[in-house]
Amino acid sequence: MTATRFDLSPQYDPHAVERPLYRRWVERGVFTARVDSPKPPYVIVIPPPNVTAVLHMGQGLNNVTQDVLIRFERMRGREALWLPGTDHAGIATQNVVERIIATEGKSRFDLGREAFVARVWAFVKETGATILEQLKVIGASCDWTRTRFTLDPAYSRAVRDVFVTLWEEGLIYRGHRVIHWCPRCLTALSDEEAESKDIDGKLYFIRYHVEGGPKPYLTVATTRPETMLGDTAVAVNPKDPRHRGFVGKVARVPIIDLPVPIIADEAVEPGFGTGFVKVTPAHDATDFEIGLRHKLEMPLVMTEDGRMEHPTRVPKTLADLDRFDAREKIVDMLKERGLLEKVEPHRHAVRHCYRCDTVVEPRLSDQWFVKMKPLAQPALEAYRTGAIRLVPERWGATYEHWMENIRDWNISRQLWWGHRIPVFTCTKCVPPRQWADREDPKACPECGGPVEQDPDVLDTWFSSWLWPFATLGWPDETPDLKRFYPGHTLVTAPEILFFWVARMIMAGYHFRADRPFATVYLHGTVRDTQHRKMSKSLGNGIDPLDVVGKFGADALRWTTIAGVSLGSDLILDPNDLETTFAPGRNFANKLWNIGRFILAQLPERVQSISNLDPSRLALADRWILGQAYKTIVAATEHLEAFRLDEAAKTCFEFAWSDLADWYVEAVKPRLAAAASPSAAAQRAPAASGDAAAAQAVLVFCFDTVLRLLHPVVPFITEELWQKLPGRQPEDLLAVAAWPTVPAALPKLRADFEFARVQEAISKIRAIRAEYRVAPKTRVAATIKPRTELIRAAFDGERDTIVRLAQLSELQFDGGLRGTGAHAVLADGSEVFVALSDAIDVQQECRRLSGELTRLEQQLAGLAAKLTNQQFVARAPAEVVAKEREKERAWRDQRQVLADKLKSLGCS
RNA sequence: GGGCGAAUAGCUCAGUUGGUUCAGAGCGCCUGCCUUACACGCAGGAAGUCGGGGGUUCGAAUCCCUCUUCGCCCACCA
Repeated sequence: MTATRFDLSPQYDPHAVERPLYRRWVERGVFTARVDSPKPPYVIVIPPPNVTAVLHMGQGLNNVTQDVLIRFERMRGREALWLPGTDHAGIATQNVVERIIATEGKSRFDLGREAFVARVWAFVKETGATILEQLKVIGASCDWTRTRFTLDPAYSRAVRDVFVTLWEEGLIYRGHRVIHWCPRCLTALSDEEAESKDIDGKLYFIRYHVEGGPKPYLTVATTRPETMLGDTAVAVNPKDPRHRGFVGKVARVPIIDLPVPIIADEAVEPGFGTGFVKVTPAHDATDFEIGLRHKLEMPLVMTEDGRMEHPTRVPKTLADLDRFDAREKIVDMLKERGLLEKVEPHRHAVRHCYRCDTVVEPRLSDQWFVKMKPLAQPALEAYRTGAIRLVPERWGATYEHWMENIRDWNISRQLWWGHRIPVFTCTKCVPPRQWADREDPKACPECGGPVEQDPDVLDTWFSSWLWPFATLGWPDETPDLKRFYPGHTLVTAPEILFFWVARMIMAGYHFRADRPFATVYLHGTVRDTQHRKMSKSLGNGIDPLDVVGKFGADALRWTTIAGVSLGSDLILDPNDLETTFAPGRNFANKLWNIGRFILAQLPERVQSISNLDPSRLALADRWILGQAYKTIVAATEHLEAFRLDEAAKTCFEFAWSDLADWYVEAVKPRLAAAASPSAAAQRAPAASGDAAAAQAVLVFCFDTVLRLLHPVVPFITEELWQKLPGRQPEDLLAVAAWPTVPAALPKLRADFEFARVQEAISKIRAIRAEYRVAPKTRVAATIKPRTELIRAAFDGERDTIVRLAQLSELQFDGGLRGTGAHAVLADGSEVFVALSDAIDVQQECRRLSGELTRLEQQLAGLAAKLTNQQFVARAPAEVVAKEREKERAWRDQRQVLADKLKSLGCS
């Protein structure tokens, strides 16, 4: 009696199941980590997306990866916490809102600071949760009860505490130096925020008149003629023999005819350009250093937004011109005066603002800095001792290099959106008293005078670097903090290794005296087929939600996991979503239909395989169980090693190639026989394997593979798993146990025999193609096993073979005549194929003995190596040990082969 | 200028410590099938001297050297 207990459509419809399932997971609280749970914790903190962000494929890859790991560990019995949230993203968010008010014809200065910040808050409150909602669509199993925002009051308190603590430790200082300045965002940037890009520029060779020198003029080479107006010296290398006579003389800056000294400084590279360098201390970091050494004047000749301006140095014709317009104009003026010697094309690195891509202007200013060396030391140590591991390892070198050469961090931003710097100045005290404070002071504690707060805000990364503990309630010793710090895995892109990851590690050790996580998994970048990074500006992006709409969330997840190996880039074709995402959709559909078939075959009650008498297992049963166990082991190992693609593919193969293509087809005759006993009675009785056993095995295998696949494709697996027999309404796959292999694994020993069955069937199927046999032709064939082993295998599988042969459009009648297959062709002629080849013992003997021979050769080679004194003496001990281990393994293998040959009766 | 990575079938990529199962997968292509789970499917098939060259080894897609091409990161030659 086959009760069709579920009426399922032939095609899986992701849209019908995804949202309701997600709601159930959330309602049942399966994503919520419990503080009082006895389970060992497993913690991932999300790389918080910008509040204004909308989901793109890069975040899709990032978050699906995290979700796979967190779901895996949750099923393995860990108290899994995936902590979500968003970043206020200072410049980025301020830019977005500024653009919006620009459409109203206003600037932030029109609104004023308070009103502008209120406006940003309103914007954030309105649209800020967009990306988090989108994460739910792709199935992210975040603990939404713990969602955080880097500008939450509690979080802000942590940021402020950190600032004041560093201040108290003397690690924060006011620096007067040349920093990266974005003339569009009107703020300072850190070194990391000013990205180098190679630009095809020009090198201008400009003559400066010299008074009383060996020659009447000298020539400097510069890529930025406009900075000439800020020159306060010309420098040469003291060791440069060509220009010795010039040092101490005076050069005249063209156009403004300003006298500047010619000085000697080691920083000048004699090999570059002419050996003469114009020195502009206020607009170049190197020149600033030279300026310090030679006590030069340091005039700024540009406004904050990059226009030329200086009371004496900028002539009227150039005043107020944008720096690039000024460059052209100055070049023209030099040409007119015959002072432009030549212009050469010159490719060089130019810093750009990482938020708006504007060319950064080096600018002398006062900023707050953090001394990084003391913080970097433990973070470097942690990596070297293995307390923190990078995956893939190759990033370790980059990390070490950055840490070793770390530079102080400019943390002040001339923005309004962000954490206001808690530095206060008394305007009454003399000298002015300045201090950092955890609370807003109402008056100067010294003199009771009025107090002013620093107008700037902190770098957005100055709050994100606290993410792993500030989200858990730090600086208070909350239960969450005690339980969920330190965390375990951080999943992110290498781009923010320095911005974020390295700094989190430093903060973790400095403020918690412990690592924030043990493993940093660095995944690749999402690119198009031309290997260009997907981006809005290039228009080569793929909208993950569009993909979910077309193919389902599982399809999106499948491609991002199965399509990318550890640490490599994910190449997707935005112009062909079908090719890119259909495999996942097709696989989900395959699972759906396997489920549909199995469910239709099941009686009310299905036995558990653990209660099944092993003697009731047919060859195919034993084989598929063996495959299932292998898959459990492989998938688990791969996930543990972050080989997510391998884990996914292993399960895919088991589900599709083993379970669906072979096993399901193989048990159909048995199931059919059980369904109609009268028909079965006419058949030869099966040697072993009854329908109930097949049902038990089917359920076990399907249940197992659904569990294994759940982290990757949670929706389809949950939907099907709940339909399996014996499920209670409250059962959820999301918190079901991860499969394990029984400690006492039953001896299945079916590989060899079933491989012979598969081989025989392939042989029969091949008849069609080879002889162009018309479909449905009846083929008579006899499989003539020559050993007991194979005979036993085939006797039990006669129905199976008939059935499987049918899949190639052949009517194979179980084999009665002759020793081969024989088919009647369309024209009435007959063909005959010797099927015995497929299972020919002699052939098998030849194959096996060939293998044995090769193995013997290998063993001989290895033995030679191992007896070679030089090798043993010089190779590292572990290599030698490994070779010995290999030798042992091969000897075992040799024994296995020999046994097989013996059992086949080969000579 | 330094460092790192990649190059395998038409496309996108696997291939873990060199060794039977290694030359693979998905898509695409060719042939035939609506076989009562699935045409988002089934069966069969074609297709690669593993970027070039050299080396180590009994044995190399895998290790070493070198060249070519592409990509990334870092760097104050203006």
